[in-house]
Amino acid sequence: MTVPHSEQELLDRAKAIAGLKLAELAQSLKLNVPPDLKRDKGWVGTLIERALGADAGSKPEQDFPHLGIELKTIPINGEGYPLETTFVSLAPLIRNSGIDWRHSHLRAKLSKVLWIPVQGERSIPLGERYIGSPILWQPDPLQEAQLQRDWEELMDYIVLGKVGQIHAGIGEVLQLRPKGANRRARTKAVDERGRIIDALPLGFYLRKNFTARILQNFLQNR
DNA sequence: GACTGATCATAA
DNA sequence: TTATGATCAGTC
Repeated sequence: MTVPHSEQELLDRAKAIAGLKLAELAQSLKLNVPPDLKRDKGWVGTLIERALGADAGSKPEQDFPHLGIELKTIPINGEGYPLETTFVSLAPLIRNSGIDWRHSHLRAKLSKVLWIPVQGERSIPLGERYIGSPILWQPDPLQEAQLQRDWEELMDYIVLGKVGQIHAGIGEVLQLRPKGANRRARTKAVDERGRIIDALPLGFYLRKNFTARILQNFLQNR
């Protein structure tokens, strides 16, 4: 699949795959459906990326940089409520003094997101899960303010060397949680005296209450 | 049953 | 190791 040249083309493609089962889309792309997601946690996301023409690979950018759009699949239950939080980006634990909200990686990634809801209940076989209608979203002023508040609070912990005090309970719509291979994963951080230390890599995640509102607002406005 | 810490695969 | 894509699963 080639890259979409406009926002409309991307949206059209996303609408075209809405209503398909994952197995149907996978077959059209000649991809095998794994038995479940236990060892293929990113499979749905990668499948949708390919279907929409995002160039695969791991670049620290949006999925469609020329369109300024980030692609996110989100697993939902029968009521359309998110089953999982949404990973956004790794948290910068060092060399972070001076970055403010407006220049943050997180804000850039969330400036425009194409959400693809996908049935995610484990009782439904992976291939039988349906792809939902796409939602092209930009944070409204309230949402942006909430994100900024949480981001600033969480970044304060990091900048002040309080990485060890961080836990998932901090933040109203955002949270910091481990993001690594396992608990032994290590990256550099700073302690309260400014010394470099080894620490668990952390990532920013959107809480379900936040993404649920995005999905709900879409339903109301359609 | 929800939540938080832990985990899985792959590329560069 | 960092970055991409995320979901798993034990504990409360």
